[in-house]
Amino acid sequence: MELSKNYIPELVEDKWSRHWSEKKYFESTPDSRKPFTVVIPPPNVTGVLHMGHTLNETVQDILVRRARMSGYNACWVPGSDHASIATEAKVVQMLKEHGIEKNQLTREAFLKYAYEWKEKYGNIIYHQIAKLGCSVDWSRVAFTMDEDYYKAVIKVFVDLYKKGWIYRGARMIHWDPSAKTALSDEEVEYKEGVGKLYYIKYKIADEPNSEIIIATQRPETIMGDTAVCVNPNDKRYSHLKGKSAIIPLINKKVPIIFDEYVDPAFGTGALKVTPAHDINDYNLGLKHNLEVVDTLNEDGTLSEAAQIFVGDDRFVARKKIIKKLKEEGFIEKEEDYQTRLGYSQRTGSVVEPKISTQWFVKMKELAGPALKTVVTGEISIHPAEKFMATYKYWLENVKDWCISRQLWWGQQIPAYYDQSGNCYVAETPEEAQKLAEKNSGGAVVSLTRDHDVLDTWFSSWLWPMQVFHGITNPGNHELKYYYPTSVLVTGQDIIFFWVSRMVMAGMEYEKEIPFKDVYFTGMVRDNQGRKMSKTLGNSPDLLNLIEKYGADAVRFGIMISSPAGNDLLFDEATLEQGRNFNNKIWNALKLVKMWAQRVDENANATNETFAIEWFGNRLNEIRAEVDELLKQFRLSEALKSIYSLIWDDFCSWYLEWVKPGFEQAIPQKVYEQTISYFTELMHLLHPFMPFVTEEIYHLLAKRADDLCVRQYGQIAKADAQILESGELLKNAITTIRDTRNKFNLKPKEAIQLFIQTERPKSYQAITGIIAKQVNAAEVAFSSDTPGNSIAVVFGKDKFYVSADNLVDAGNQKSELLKELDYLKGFLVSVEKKLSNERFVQNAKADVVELERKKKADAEAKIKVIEESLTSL
RNA sequence: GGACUGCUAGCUCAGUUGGUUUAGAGCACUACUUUGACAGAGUAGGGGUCAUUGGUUCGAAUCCAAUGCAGUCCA
Repeated sequence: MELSKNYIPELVEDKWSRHWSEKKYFESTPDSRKPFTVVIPPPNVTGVLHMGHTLNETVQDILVRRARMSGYNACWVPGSDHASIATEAKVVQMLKEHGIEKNQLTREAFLKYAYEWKEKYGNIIYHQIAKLGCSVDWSRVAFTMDEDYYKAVIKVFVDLYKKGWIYRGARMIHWDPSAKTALSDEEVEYKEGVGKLYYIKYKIADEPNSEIIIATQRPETIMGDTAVCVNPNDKRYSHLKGKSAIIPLINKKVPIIFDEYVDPAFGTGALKVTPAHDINDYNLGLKHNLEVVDTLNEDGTLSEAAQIFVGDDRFVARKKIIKKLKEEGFIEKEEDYQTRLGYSQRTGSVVEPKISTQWFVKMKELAGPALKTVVTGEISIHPAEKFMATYKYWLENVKDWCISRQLWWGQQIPAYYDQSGNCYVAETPEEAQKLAEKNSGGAVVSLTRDHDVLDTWFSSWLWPMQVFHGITNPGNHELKYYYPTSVLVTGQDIIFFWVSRMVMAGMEYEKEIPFKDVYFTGMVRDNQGRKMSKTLGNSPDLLNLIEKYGADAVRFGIMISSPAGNDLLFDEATLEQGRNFNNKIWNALKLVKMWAQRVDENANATNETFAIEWFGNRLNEIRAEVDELLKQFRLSEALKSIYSLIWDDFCSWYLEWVKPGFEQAIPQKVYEQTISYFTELMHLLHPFMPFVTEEIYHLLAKRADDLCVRQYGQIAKADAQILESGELLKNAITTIRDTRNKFNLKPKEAIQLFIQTERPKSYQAITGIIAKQVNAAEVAFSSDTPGNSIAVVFGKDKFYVSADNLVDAGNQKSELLKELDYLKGFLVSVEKKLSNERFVQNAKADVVELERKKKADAEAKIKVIEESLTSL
């Protein structure tokens, strides 16, 4: 069979995807093996996968594939998240583009559009996951709005309500005026910005010539003022006791109150109190029994209560009010002010504090057990030092969770109200009806269901349980087998939203942690360190990248530059490196396959014996290293080790050492051993680059099985002696090649090599390979100094290189002097240490011994160089 | 404002409880090499006062303190 010049991923990837799928390798059912369970962090159905997802999915696939090849029953559950606010916003936008307004539709009609949207984008996401080579169990795909999942969410709501952990009440919440819904504290992002502080004059009632000046950033809220407050210790204002101030423009009289809450140093020391639009003012209002005037509509425009500029957007109204205040002489001055504004995480709008009746979850009870799991180490966070503190801080200071959203896309809150406003919470309308009738003494009651839906995170916090139907079918055998899951891989940005809440839900409903390890990946940024975003246009399209470089190369590129927990600077150059790596492996395959026709059963291995022995040990050494690194979730380093093992040790050294001469035979044993090593390399690399490895596995030999399910064997201990000889061999070759380079010896010019050494045994097994690798016609041991040769110092040994056309342009001497210089400097530093009495006394014996050895070695080398110099 | 993390070669990072030849890797760079695996390559090479300053110690990239810079989270 003819192999193409370069590796072509598109001829390979779909073929193996199909084959794996036909064989159902990734479908899991409980059996006697130990489970290795991973649930995918469900991507939002709002769009397509970005590079952050790519990193996450790749990490999960590496762990899952590795586990599957290590005797575990691996189960990776895929799925997606309905993403309430974000998706509803997208669907509303899409409808608008088609000339349809949401409020023209019934709830049912709107949900039909939303489910269509979900079908479309959910499928794009699933297609991307498949293209990336993720070994997920498609028979288990789950969605947070699936019928059964919906039931689970409702069930949990009712249960927590019955336990008294869910309550309904009017509270100050964050309001998103563009999505027209409440948000939880976590959904608000604060950003710094420069605002203006306006100093506004309020007249004092009944004292025409007197006024008080307040400073505010939000002049458009003055109509909601219900008091002016000053500090009781502030002498500037003590004469205003019992007086009232008059709000400009609307001429409303409000009391002047006194409270130590006010900071006399800020602004003018006088504060306008707007209980409806500021959390601190709200608390102040409660204390002083103030009226609450809500001057904003739910869409952020001014309400009737504002009296003026009714219907104008808050930002438009602000401009108009400032203009009017100025015209009428109410503004004393304005100044720039460094401030922070809250933005909705999903829509980007500036959020408004607003008093609103919403549903909340009491968090204190749930947080306790969740905190304990991490403190006691039951759950391990990686990298721990970075995220433990964040996790703990949040749980220790957790506030109640606002879970109701004024939206349609989501699980509708199972609360029903009768005409008198009584509330009945039940899993079905029928049950609610029964409750209501019981309450009314049997009279017929007509109920309306709460219009609102639940926060998306109130559904996804059940994910690790409910993908196995653990809530709707408690204690079922799949849940028992797969739960707790093995590892959760996710972004650090959702540690509060999702990770900690899953722990709470798991501890509440299973009395068990949802996962043993949490691995946080960093954020993917562009190569200039900027966040990826649509507006910057620096977020590449995953499918394009796969088309251009192949899925394996994409996986390689993103993993090789991904230190655990650190942000990753994405650069297409690393994908190129991945593609080149594919190609390197491919070409190694071509080389080995070329030998197939030249196998000779009768030939004996000579030089190759050492090569085979060495590479076997090197392979074991790296296998053990990779094992250790993966245990610590150091995936990037593990990949680097394998990369170097294949490119450097296997291709650059081993294959060159066993390569037969032009048109010469290769001993059968050498050929077979090489195929076997190549197979093991593909085995080791497979979790990282599944397609190319599976392809080559099958091209190397006729197989009855597939690589993706081949099991790893025991790792034999590597022989340190042989590894050391391998290093000696590599160094000897490099040293002599370097010499050839420096003396301009052409590769085709053969040399004679003489080795002067006190340990000829160390060289015995490797002289044949040295000769081959440095094009030496002869390698001999000699205690004499051969004429017309270059002396090269190699440790305590000396190499003499001689050749026919040797021209020494003074190189040799300067090379030796350079070397001598270094060694003398080194010797001085060692001697300094050893002549320090306190060092000799205090340091550990083996450390001192080592220094002595360094000294002896350096002295011996210096002697060798000096001898060479005198003989020049 | 509070807290956390980081600062090592041009770039991205390793460097384990302080001592393994006066600091390592990958990429990038430089020179040489173009008809049998691979130029998407090979061979070799150059490149760092370990952010700064003090301290502890026989010994500090490593421990401590202060400063500077960058980033993240929280108010």
